[in-house]
Amino acid sequence: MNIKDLLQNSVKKAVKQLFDKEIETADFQATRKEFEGDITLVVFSLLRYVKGNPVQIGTQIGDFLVENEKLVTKYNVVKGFLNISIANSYHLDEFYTAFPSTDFGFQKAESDTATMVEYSSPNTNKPLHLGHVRNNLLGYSVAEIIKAAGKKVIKTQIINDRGIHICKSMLAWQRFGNGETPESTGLKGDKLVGNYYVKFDKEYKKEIANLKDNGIAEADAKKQAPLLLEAQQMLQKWEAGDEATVKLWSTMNQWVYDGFGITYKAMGVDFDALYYESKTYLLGKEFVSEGLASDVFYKKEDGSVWCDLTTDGLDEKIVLRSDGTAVYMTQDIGTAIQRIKDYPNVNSMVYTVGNEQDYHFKVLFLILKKLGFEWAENLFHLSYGMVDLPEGKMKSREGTVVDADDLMAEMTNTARDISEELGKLDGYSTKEKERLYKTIGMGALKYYILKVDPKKRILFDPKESIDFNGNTGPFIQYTYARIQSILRKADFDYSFNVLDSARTDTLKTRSDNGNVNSNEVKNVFELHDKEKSVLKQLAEFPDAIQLAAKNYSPAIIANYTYDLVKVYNTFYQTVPILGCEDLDIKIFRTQLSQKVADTIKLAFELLGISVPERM
RNA sequence: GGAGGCGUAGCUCAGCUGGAUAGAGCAUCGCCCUUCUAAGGCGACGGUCACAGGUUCGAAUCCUGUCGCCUUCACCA
Repeated sequence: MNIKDLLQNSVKKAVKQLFDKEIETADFQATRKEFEGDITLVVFSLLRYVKGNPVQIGTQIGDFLVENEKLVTKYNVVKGFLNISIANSYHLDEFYTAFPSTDFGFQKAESDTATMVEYSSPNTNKPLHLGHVRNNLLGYSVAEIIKAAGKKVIKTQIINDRGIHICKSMLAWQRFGNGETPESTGLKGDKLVGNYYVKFDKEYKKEIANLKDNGIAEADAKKQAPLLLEAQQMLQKWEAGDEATVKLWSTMNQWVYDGFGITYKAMGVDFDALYYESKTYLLGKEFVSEGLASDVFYKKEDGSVWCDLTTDGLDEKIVLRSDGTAVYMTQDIGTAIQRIKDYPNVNSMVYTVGNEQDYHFKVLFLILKKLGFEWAENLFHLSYGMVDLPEGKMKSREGTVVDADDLMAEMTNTARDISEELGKLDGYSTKEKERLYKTIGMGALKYYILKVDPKKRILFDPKESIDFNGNTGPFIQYTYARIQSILRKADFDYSFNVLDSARTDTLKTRSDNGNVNSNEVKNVFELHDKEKSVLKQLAEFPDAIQLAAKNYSPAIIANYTYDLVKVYNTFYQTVPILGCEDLDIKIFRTQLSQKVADTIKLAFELLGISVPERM
């Protein structure tokens, strides 16, 4: 049982007996390190129920706890804060009973209901860039966190595989491509297609310039440029199912999927279900008709269909064009409904999409509610801030993007440079080394992105490389590797509970202070301050997972792990572990180290980061 | 103009449902490898929590207003 819950009850009892008052909850917080104690009751918060001097009240409650709660050894009161010391036996007991499982803090899914987490959702006309990297890492990590918190998860994406932007790259390839393929050029498919998307824009701009030279106004030139007209025709042909167009479309899309596959693999993300816009927009149209029938939507004279959200404080929103074709909203309505049809156990959905689309999702969720879907109550837009460069926003068309593949390769290179300089990898084969460089490089990248609160904007300066020291992925990986080194060197059996009776003799001689009743709290042994801080930080892992799930925030896991590693490093630097003379303490410290390593590994799995045995 | 987000040390960020003297890392300057990996540890320096009011025993946190940056309000996605 959690220490807070335990004390919660005791404090309630105390207030009842001492002051004859019922309280709902007592406020606890971790004791600040400059005071003695493990956990602190904020007495101020009780003043609502009990009138009086907070110091006096605190003292009375403190006395009561020491007398009636076996785990409380002593207390002190500073202003309105009651600092409570908890018996070492409690910390140790928890260590041996609650922590041993290899999935400590993870909750098993108790029901079959699932959450669908959507992320990535790229357009199929250009390669993935740094913005997608943040999206993918966030979505993947949040999915893992929700799973760990005890709910089933289905990871998915919507692939934006149709529309004018796709036709642009198709047309440019047809026109200027000379039959190039990924095989013939050795280029990744998404890169090849992306090049033609850029090529289109270049040629299109040339045409506009020409038209302007011939005296046509810019706005008109943009609409009249032959390339654009041709792309629009191509879209119409595609929608009409023209065989050659559809064939080109599927060939080029396949190139892109193959390219994305490589990038996703390198990034370490995956999906359980894929949705394609080209397949769901029709269902969206169906429900627009239904919404029309049930008066959720209305039709204007020109035939376009709208949803009036002015009574909800929003604007009117178009859901179908006057020519009957679908808009973005149409397909999102269709996709959502399709997903619930396919997965009846899904009762909530998370959309990982940038914050520039906040309004879109507000409207989407509202429309789905108006259409009468119960699950529409449980939709969440995991909105994250943009990743900007020093010179501003990334623009694919203008080629000012940080390419995902390039970035990952660069991180690996940096890891290689640092590792080679340190030269600690004697005995590793080239293959093992390369694997390790990837682990470290990706660890640095992922941690760098995930440690910041999702809703905050990230400014990324390509010239200033991502750090490998301090609050970083490699710092935490390094601690893991050091612990593994200790465990490899530990040539004694550390698999048993040092508190077991077989060893009580040794332990008795080192029993804790006289406040503890040895009949009730046996097997007490003195804990070093640093050991205790590590134990306390370990015990908070389950709460961190729940909090991270509640807030959809991998940053909470990242920061938890950083704090854990910091207290462990202090411990590591302060006390000997393998060099410890007392066998019991040596065993305990080894076990404690192992548990820290296990927890780092679990926490990093939630972030999609792997840990190395050496580095 | 309407709506939303952000603003904490020179830089990058923590700060959970309001709680004690606002914390880390980087950078700068000192220490610590004949103990288990120095990608580490210890210390120093560094703050008007954008600003002004309000609520409260108590505000970086909640409310209101002002300023600054960003996003959005398309028959684009």
